[in-house]
Amino acid sequence: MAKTDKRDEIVRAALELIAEHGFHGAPMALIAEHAGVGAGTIYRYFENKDVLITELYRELEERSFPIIQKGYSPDKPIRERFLHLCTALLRYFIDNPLDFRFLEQFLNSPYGVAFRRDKLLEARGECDVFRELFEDGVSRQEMKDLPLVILFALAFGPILAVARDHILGFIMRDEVLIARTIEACWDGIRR
Amino acid sequence: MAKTDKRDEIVRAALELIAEHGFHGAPMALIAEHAGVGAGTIYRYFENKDVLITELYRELEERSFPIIQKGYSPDKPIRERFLHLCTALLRYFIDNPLDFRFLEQFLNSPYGVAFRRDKLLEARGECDVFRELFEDGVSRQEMKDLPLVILFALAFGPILAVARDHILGFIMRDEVLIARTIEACWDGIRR
Amino acid sequence: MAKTDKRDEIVRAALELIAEHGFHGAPMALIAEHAGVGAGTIYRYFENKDVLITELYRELEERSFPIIQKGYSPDKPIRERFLHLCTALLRYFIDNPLDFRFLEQFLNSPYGVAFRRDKLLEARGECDVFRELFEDGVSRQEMKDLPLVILFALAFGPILAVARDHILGFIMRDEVLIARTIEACWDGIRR
Amino acid sequence: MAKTDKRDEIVRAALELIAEHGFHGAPMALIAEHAGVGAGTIYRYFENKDVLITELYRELEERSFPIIQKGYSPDKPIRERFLHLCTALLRYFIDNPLDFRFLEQFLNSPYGVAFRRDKLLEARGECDVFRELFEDGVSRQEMKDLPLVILFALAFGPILAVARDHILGFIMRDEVLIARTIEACWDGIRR
DNA sequence: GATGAATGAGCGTTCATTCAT
DNA sequence: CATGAATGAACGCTCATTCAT
Repeated sequence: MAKTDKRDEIVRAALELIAEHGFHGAPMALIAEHAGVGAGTIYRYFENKDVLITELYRELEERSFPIIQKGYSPDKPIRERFLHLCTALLRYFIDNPLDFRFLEQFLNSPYGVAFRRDKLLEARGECDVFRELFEDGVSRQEMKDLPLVILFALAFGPILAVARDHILGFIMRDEVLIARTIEACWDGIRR
Repeated sequence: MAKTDKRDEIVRAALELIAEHGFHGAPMALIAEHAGVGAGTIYRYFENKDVLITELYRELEERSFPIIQKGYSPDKPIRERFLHLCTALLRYFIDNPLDFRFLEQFLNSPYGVAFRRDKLLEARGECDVFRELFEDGVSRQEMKDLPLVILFALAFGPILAVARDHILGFIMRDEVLIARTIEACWDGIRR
Repeated sequence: MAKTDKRDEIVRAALELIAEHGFHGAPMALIAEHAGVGAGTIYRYFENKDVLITELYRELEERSFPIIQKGYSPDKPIRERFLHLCTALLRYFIDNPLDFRFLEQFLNSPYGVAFRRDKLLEARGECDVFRELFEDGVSRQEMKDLPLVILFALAFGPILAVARDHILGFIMRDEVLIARTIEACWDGIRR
Repeated sequence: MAKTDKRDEIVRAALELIAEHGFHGAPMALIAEHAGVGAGTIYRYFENKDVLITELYRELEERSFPIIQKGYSPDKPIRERFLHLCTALLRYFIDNPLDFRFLEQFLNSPYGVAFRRDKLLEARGECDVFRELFEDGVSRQEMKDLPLVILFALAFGPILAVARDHILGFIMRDEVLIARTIEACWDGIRR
């Protein structure tokens, strides 16, 4: 097993366990076991549990951004850009429920708050493209003239909620429904 | 101290500690201390910690329903009813951050999932009035013809997100902003 | 078992294990076992291992001072006072090897250094009576005019060494030998 | 790097870390790092940590003996020989605090006891010259007629104590004080 | 021979729960 | 009824030692 393999196995096991059972339900010993490594091995790759979790989040971001932004062009009309990005986001969540559940756990934990604060203030990471889109939308008067955080809430709130409902089995994956949901989000945001 | 007082103190202390420090930051011994009772006493009123937390949620629901539904009449137009309920809900969250933060913790934990499942299937609790409203809205063709869960997501998703942003200090309380936010939610839902 | 009994058992077990096997050889679980209590119980009485050890030292001091100073009078001649105190000290160490070995471990650890520093500077605790004696001795020109730390070294150095030799079985307890040893210490210190 | 160099680097690093941070503060991995070798390499030269430490002690002895005995002649008068050796010993400790601190750690640990036992019984190592001196002193009736261990205690007890006080910063290096201290030791031992 | 990644037993500590008082 | 001292399983983490490369 190559060096990278072990690290990846640890990250994968952590994602799985945290997504399924929460931070509580993912003790280091269990993560190690699921990763097929010794308990101490995790600490060769991650200073402590917090670092492992934060790093896991970072990798998730890195992995998901390209997928979500694939085929996106900032030159198209606002509406089209919005539908493109949000549909991709929702699809990603539905198709990667582990990623989504971890993300939720993370963002609803002390870890996550600092991240969200940074993102809003420093405008970096994934939000960049969304922020740009929303700022464009507002300045071109195609979106409501509301603070960015509110627009984010109007767009992402429903998406996250729907993704959660999928994972819980309340809805089945359905491309038409996804499209209609995102269009409804657009209705909430557009002027 | 009357029997009921002790129980109430325990529930109050649990709410406070869980809201502020999460489930981790609220050991039974600390809850007991904050409640001014012995550690063992909690177990006279609640079988175990899970039951305490679940019960706490139930009481929160009970306490908040009347507040949210105050002045609500099912005879008014759909739009008005929607704005009324959702505004009340958002206001309640903003004005009772402890309740909201506990709720978030709860719904984002294994505890919460079973509850949400029950609610959707059995149609009881707070959702009744919302469910009625949304079913009315759909059947009168004033709301989009989407599954109930999607409509819920379009309404509550942004509200929860905005409430969170308030608590994190990203937005200040502002009646006009609240009103505009809820109207935006309506735009997302209405036909 | 009364509340105090448990605490005492823990202290006793800690003393025994640390004296015999050093700080390393006295894990909390083993101390608990030897004390006949659960592992967690220790933490009801002592915040952590450091506190347990420091407290153990404090109790040792408290217990030994009266024994060592029994029959001591600051009104007698310097020489007699010196012989009295030092003989009592050496006897105490020989008769309480556990106490002595713990003391050695303690004073040769990070814990101990702070204590010794305090004692030298603040002049409190057992050293008070020794310090007084030595200061008297110097000012009355019956002891050599050397810094206090040096006089302490000349008196306690051999005593500790002899006590250690007893415990290691290099010498057998022998009142005459004890007396002659302490007199030799006096020869080193007296003018 | 020659084979011997590696070994020496390991021993040096171990001395440094143990002297400064105790046995606890000197994990094998850190010793390896400070020595500039791989962690496993240590085990090519020393069977395990205990052996490394014991060996380190042995080398320390070997290194210090010639320094302490430099200029020493068994033909000079007892008193002069005593002052010579003991002054050299104290100076060595003061000037080589790392060596002294390791020595203390060592002698106050399970490792040390066996060594001291061996020394007294087998009469080898550094003690030879001291033992010879003391046996001479006793037989020539210039020293008190006390068991060897007691005479050792009277001589080395204060020296070790004073060395410790230097390292802890309680006394500053001072040739006159050193001389007077050693003379006081002599007073304790001489007839 | 030299390495350093991997190991897992063992550490100090926490906390939900019990039960004698 | 109420208590809070007692428990011990489980946690996150360290480190002496091994062994494939």
